[in-house]
Amino acid sequence: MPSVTVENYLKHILLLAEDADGLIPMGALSAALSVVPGTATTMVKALAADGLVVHIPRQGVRLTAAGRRVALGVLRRHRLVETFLVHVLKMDWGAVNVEAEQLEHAISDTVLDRLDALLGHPATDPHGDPIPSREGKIRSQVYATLATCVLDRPLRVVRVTEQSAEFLQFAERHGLRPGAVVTVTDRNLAAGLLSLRRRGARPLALSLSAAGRILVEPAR
Amino acid sequence: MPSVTVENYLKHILLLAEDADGLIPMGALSAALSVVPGTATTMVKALAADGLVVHIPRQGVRLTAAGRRVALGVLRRHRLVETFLVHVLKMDWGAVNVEAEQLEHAISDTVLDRLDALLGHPATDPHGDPIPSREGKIRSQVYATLATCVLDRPLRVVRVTEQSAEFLQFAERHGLRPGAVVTVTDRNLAAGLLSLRRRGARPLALSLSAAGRILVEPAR
DNA sequence: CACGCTATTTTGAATAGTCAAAATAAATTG
DNA sequence: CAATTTATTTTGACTATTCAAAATAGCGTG
Repeated sequence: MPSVTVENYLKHILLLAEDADGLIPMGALSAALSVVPGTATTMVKALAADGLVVHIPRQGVRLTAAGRRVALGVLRRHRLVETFLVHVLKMDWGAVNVEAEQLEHAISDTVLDRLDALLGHPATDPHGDPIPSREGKIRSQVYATLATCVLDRPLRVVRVTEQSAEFLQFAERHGLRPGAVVTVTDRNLAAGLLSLRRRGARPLALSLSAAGRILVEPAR
Repeated sequence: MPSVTVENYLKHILLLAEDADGLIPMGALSAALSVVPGTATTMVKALAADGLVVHIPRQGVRLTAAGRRVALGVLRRHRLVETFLVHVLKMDWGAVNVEAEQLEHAISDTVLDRLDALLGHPATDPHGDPIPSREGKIRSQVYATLATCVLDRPLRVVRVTEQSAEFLQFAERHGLRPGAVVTVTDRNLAAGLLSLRRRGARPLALSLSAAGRILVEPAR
């Protein structure tokens, strides 16, 4: 069985590969894991020796098929636990990441299957992040973000790719959760700002970097 | 925060102190934790340095107030998780110990409080083991067991103090779970056997050692 | 193309937890 | 009560993971 540490390394490599694909540089990985770069190098070499990643020195890491399988398992546990915490225990959107971070390493396949059934086999977690299937398949559709979408068209939020509690609370407060319908009325690249409106709410300004974390699709 | 290892040492010291109180010998502790005796000695000395236990060399350990507080917290998490697994996820009586063993170290106070509320603040887990309160109080009533109780009187099972899956499945199959009413019709000390009957079930023979793990009170 | 900046790797050392096996203390027993 | 058995402790060594700091490789710029 992979240790908690190994699971975390693999999970973060998978997550980092989601946006910037190709090789993950050690700096990015060590930052994601809050360890010094040297530690990441050491660990990655061990993972490579176990056939879980490929390490190209001075360039970066990527998962092997075996490593990806493990990482998807961790991600599935993480996201199902989050869904449980929000939908069954009625916990706060923003608080559940931290909790799931612990529980994802402690939950067995048996318990996970029961949980999955209890939740009705959800396809995404409360942030809209896709939940890998038991077989390790994950929906990886490319969506527009509020930072890249067309203006003046109604859009449905499908996913909020951000895990910080502050941001999620902010999003929650302004109704920016999966399912919400919004329209971007204006985008100012120079200022790094955009304006959006939502039925029954006052217009809202958002930074481009924040907007880039909110994935949308055309609403109808 | 105490490590998983520390939590396990403290929990097992608490559990061992429940039956045989006084000092827990290192042999008993190391066996409970599946480590060699030398390891237990080393670890116990570290726990003593942290003020969590008192270690009297060549005699044994016991918890300090601080250690007991930690141990009761772990036990509370363990038993609430078990209750959740049985009552919400409908898992098997016998399977839940193993699962809870992992989850007890990964669940935060926040999640635990929600879980506790969801379950209706239960006083005992599915085996009848008392759940420590948030403040660290635990009901410690002394009950008779099937091995020590009066004959030919109706008795209500209140607790099954055994964690092995095999035993619990056996008990389950014969209806020996908390709440069940049984009568001991005969006890043969020499043979180490007793006979009991239960309404609507055929008479059952039980070893004295097994019977000693089933706590009862007079029914009505 | 040499210089310096930045990212990465190496090296040496620390911590937590473990085991195997030798040393010691306590208890039992003839 | 000396001898043996049994439980416990000590010692030395190993694994996994981490950090600090020194060494190195690649890069871009003048």
